[in-house]
Amino acid sequence: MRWTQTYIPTLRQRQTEAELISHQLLLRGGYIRKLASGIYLYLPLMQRVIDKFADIVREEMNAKGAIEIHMSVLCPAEIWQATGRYLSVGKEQMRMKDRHDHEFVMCGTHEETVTTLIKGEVKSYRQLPMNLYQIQVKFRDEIRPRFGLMRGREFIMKDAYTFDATQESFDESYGKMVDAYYRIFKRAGMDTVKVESDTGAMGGRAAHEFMFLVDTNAGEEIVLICDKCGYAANVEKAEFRDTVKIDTKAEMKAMETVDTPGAATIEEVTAFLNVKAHQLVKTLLYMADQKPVAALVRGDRDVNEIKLKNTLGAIEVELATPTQIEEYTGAPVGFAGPVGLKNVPLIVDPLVAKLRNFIVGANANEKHIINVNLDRDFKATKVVDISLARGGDGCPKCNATLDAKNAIEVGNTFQLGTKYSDSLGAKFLDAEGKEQPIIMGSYGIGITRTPQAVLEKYHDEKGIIWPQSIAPYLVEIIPLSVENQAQVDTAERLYKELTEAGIEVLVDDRDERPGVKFNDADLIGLPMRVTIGDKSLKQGKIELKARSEDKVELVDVDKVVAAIRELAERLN
RNA sequence: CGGGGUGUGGCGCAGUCUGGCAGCGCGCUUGCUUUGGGAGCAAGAUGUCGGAGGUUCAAAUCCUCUCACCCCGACCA
Repeated sequence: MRWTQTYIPTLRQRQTEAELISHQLLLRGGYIRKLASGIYLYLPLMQRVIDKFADIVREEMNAKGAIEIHMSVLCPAEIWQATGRYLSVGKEQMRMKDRHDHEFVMCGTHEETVTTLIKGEVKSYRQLPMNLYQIQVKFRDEIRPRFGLMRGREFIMKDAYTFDATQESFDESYGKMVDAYYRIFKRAGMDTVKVESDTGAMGGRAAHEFMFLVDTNAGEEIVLICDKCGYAANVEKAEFRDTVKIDTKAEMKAMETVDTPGAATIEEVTAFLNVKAHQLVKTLLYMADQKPVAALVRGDRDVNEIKLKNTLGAIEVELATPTQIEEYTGAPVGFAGPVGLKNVPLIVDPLVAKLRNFIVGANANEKHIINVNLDRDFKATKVVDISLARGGDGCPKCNATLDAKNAIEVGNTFQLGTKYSDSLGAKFLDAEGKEQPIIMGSYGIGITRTPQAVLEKYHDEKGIIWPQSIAPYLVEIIPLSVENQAQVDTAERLYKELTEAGIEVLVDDRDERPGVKFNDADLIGLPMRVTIGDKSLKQGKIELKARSEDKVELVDVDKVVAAIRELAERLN
C-alpha cells in the first residue's frame, strides 16, 4: 500500500481526551477516531490490525473444532425475558422498538440467540458436542466508557458457545477453549494469567478471566495471585486467608456504651479509643433491591459487594444514602451497629464472628458500644464471607502470600451449566432416550480491546512497536525524497518484489521531509523499516532497521526479501 | 445518577474575571529556497466562539435553559 493512497491521519500533538498511552498512540497514529463517547471508527491501519488478530482467533478456534457463524445484532426482547436477563442486565442493554412497536434489544452477548438457534434442532446426544462462534459487533451501553477501545460501548467480540451432553464432555470442551485462549494471546504477544472470576449477570457455575498483567494504571481490574501455588482470582472473587492474630478465646466482658465525640470513621474511633482497627466492626448499611441489609466486616477490611450481592441473590446492591441510614439506625453515618438494629437483616463476615469483645456503633450520635460479642449481644442473620481480599493477605490454598496486580481483562470463559438451556428449552435425548438440558459454556475475547491492551506493553517514547503477528504491515519503505527518481524507482521495485514474496508493505510515498517520515514511521510502529537514501543507494544498498532496535543493517538492493525474512525470523 | 471540569478554524490552546475589530502555535493552499530525524521566507484561505433564549447601544465574555465531551464514583454478560 502507498501512504498517499490510503488514509493515515497522524497527529503531532497529544490528544487531551486520551489518558492511556495505548489510547493516545491509536489516536495519534491515525488508527482510530472517536465518533461519540465510547464509539470509535477504525481507520485503515486499525482495520488491518483487527483483521490480523481476528484471523489468529479464527485459526485457533477452528483448530479446536469450533464453527464460525454470524448472528444478528438485534434480538427480540421476549427471548431475553424468557431467561430473566431482560431484568438482570438492566440499563446497559440498548433497547428499541420497531415500526410495529415490537421491542428489540441490541445484543451485548448472544447466549439467548444461540440457544434459540440450536434448540429444537439439536435433539440427540449424537449431535453433541458442538461449538459455535462468531466475531461480531457488540453494544453495551456502559455507564462510563473510557480508555478508548478498552472500554467502549460498541466493540468487536469473539463469542463462542459450547453445547455438551455430559459434564465430562463439557469439561473437555472447556479445556479446549482455555487452551486455545492461551495460544491466541501468546501469538498476539501477551502472556496472560487465567483467574477465577464472578459469573455476574451471566449466571452459571464458574467463570474465568484471562488477564494481561500491566504495570500501568491501564488495568481496570485487580487480580490476586499466589506465586507459590498458582492460585489466581479476580479481586471480586478472591478468597483469602486472614493473617491478623486474634484472641478468639478471650473471656467475654460486659457490654458498655461509650461516648465517642467527633469520632465516626474507623480512623477516628481507633484513635479516640486507642484500639486497633481489627478490634472494631464496621456496620455498613446497603440497599439490596430497595431493601435494607447490614453488612458487618472487621474494621480493617472492606466489603466485597459482589460477594454480598451473591449471598443475597440480589440484582442490585448499593450503599444506603445518609438519609436512609438515619431512617434505619436512628443515627448519622458512622454510628451504625448491630446491637438493637431492628428490621434489618445482619450479614456477618466470619472474621467478625471470630472476634471477642469488639466495638460497634451504638445507633446513636457520637456513641459506640464496646465489648460486644456475637450471639450474646446480637444474632447474625447469616455468617458468610463478604470481605474484599487485598495484596498481602494469605493465599487461601497454601501458606504463601497473595500479590495484588493490575490487569486488563482480554478474554473470559463461563461455565453456564443449564441456565439457558433450561429457560429456553434446549434439550436433547441421551443414549437412554431420556430428555436432558444441554450443558453450555460461553467464551469471549475482546477483538478490539486486545490489540490496544497489547500496546500498553509494546511501545516506546516515540510510538508503537507492533509484534509482527498483528502489525498492520510488516515493513515500511521510506524513499527519503520523492523528487529523486532513483529512490522512487527503488521503492517501487522493492514494493513489487516484497508484495510478490507475500510480505506486507507500506510505502511512504508522501512528499515530506525525511524527519516527518521517520517520526511517523516510529509512531505507527511497523516492525521494520527500509530506508532508501542517496548515501547507501550509490553503493546499491538500502538500510534495514527493526522498529524495536537501534541498529541499522545495510542490505544489497537485490537481497532485501531474504534480509527481511531473516530479520523477521530473528525478531520472533 | 452524584461530584468536578471543558466546549473558540482540521489539531492544541489564549481571550471570559473587568462586555467594545475573534487571536496564537501547528496543520492547510500558492510561490521560491531547502531536503538523512517534525525546514525557512513570502503571500493566502479557513470560525453559526456547542445550541436556544434573554440583558445591553454592543455578548465568546453577563443571565437562564439546554446539548456534547472529559475526569472521579456507582456499573461492567
